[in-house]
Amino acid sequence: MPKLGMETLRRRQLIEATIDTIHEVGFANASLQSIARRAGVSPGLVAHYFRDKEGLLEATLRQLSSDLGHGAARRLAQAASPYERLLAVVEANLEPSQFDRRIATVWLAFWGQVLHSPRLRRVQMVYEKRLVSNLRHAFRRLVADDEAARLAEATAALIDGLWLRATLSVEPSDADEARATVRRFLHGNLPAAALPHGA
Amino acid sequence: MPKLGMETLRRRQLIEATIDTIHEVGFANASLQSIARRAGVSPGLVAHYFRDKEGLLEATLRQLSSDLGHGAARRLAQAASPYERLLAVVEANLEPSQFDRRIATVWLAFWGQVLHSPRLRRVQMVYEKRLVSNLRHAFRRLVADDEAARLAEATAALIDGLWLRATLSVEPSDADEARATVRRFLHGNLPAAALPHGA
Amino acid sequence: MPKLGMETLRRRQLIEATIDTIHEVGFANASLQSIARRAGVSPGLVAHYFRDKEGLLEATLRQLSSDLGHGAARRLAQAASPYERLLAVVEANLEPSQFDRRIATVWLAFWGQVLHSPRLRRVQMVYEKRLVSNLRHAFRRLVADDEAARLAEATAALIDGLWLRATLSVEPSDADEARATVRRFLHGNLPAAALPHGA
Amino acid sequence: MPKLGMETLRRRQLIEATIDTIHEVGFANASLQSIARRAGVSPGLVAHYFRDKEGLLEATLRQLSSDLGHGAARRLAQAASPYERLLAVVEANLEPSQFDRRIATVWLAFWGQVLHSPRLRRVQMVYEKRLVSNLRHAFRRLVADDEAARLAEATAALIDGLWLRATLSVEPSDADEARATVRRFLHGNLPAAALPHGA
DNA sequence: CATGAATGAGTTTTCATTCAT
DNA sequence: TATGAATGAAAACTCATTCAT
Repeated sequence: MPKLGMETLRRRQLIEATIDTIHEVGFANASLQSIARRAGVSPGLVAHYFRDKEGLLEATLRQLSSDLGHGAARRLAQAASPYERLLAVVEANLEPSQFDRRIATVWLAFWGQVLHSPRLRRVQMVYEKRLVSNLRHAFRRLVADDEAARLAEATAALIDGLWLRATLSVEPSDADEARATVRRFLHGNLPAAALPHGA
Repeated sequence: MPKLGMETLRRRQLIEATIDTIHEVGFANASLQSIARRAGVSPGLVAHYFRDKEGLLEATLRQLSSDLGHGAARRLAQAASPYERLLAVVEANLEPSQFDRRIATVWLAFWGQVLHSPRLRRVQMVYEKRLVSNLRHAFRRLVADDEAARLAEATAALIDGLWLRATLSVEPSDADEARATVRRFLHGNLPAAALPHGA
Repeated sequence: MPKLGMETLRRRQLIEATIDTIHEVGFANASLQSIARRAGVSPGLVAHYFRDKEGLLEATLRQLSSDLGHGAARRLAQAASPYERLLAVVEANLEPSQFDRRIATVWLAFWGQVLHSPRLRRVQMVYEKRLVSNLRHAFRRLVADDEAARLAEATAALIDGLWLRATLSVEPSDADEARATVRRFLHGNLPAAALPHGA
Repeated sequence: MPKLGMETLRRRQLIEATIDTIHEVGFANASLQSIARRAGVSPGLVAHYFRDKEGLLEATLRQLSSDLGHGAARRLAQAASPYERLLAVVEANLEPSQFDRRIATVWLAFWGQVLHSPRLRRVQMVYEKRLVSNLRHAFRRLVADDEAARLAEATAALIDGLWLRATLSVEPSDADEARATVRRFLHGNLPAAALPHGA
């Protein structure tokens, strides 16, 4: 009998190697050989676990997306008020790890590819929809439905835009500042009663 | 009207073909042969005008960036007040042509590559800096310097985020709505005196 | 009925899977992995029973050849006259099962390989020699030796040619017609005394 | 301006190299690299002229088929009677060059592949139909239509079978003997009036 | 100025085989 | 016996680049 539990281990190894490789050389230059070399396995093994390169890329994007989703879910579970739910979403999407260049550059690389790969597209849409839907649900408890929809879209755009500009910038990113910007936006657009006391 | 030299004509042809090709097959699949075929010239010609593939890509990104810059400059020249200058920047960056998929998908593809190509990087930074600096200049006439800096960053992020989400979305983009969102943001963050009468 | 040992069972499984696979995807695309998958075993098992791929292919061709040989032997055992012996050979080689595409396409695929694999070659030669030698023996009882040799070669060629053209044709094969053609040939080339009464 | 007339030359070179390579190592082992090496060009050039490997193989089979077809056409043009037309077809298909191992083994290799490649199939069918249709036309001038059809099929099978057995055999092939066998078959199945005087 | 032939490295993918379990 | 993980070589194919014409 062959070694057990290899599958999970190998899949992780390869996904991590994919992230590292894309981070270092970019999407277009991330060859299977370079990824396999970094993972310390032979290139043929990719086929064994992911069928082909696109399978590996899809799994990698899925990993990034689910890491982000879990962060948000964890924070949402602890939120006691609609406002805290909003903050939970903001903080999950703008937490320091999301500004970590290793992760951020890979997200960005995928965004450039997503429009041309149906499989990646599907994964990306989950992220996109989830962000705005989380926000909209929270807003609905605080303002009228149409206003909630507008605010959700605007907040999502602000979050993504802050993240994007920070990632594209040469200067080191400041997650705190980004979150403060979104908080200011929320405070300017929510009724006072919705805000925490003393805010 | 001056007759265009062969050089200018060919360069345009190839840049347009590059945009079309990246739009259709994505950055990773845009080969010089496919670009040349679409431009109706031989692949060898690219070397003549752009030295190599990266030269053509750089020129293409430069084209996109300068088209956008000219739109902003034109609008800024007609702006009569700081508020109108803000609107000018917003409108230039969110005008319908920027939501046109042919252009938008190519911008996005470049963003994914920019971090891994110094030459593309340099071009991209011009766009990034220009947007926030245009905004900051206008804000400075209306609010204190540190608030102007904050607002400029937030507005730039909102603009980029709205554009990004619209481009990544499957639903048709609505430039008007995006601009209205930014206007609402401005109205909520500027002193009443800065806004046009009756707004 | 003797219980089949595991070995015999597995070997049969794998040979049948080889036939099915070559039939469906052709010789060049019949990989060990696809064969093993179809047989429901792991690819490593092939080495156990056949040492390597060529061993499996050789065993498969041997199987095809011996099936055909047994059919001929059975019919020959029941033949009461030289003419009936001729018919037995003809009928064995042109019986409907030999026109069955599953078998026929695999025979054909092997013929294309036989010249380049000594091991396959050896198996193939058994078939080739057996056919003509069976025919020659029967003819010798009916005509002079040199005529018997000529007739045996011609009959063998006619049999193989009819089978080949039927297999390569798109139209459904008709075993009866093929056999009638050979019978007509025999009747035209044998002395009347050799033929059954009333033929 | 690039060199002219390269296309025809290169295509020939590559087709000849394909024939030689298949002849020597078999269909399954004829890699593009080995073919290109033999042709003295780089492997990438195959794509330039034939798009992909199947394109080269198809062109090669087409070449074999058309060489054979031209031989038949030339002989048919000189045939003065239906009987001579029959002989023309027989001789074209069984002329010594068709028994040349370099050509014969390649034909055989293709036959093994033809059932699994639609493109090769189409080319092969031209050969198959042409042979029997040439024969049938000639037979129709000599015997009744249904008998002509039967004889054409049988003669075609005899031709292919003789060629096949000679090609598969280890012994050196004798084209003359093969043709004599077919002639005997014709003589045995045609009315005396159809045969040349003194035959 | 422009072609397109040609290269050769590089990419993904496939595969027979080996081997620890 | 049997598995399936893993390898490493080889396959087809793609592509940026060069160059003679």
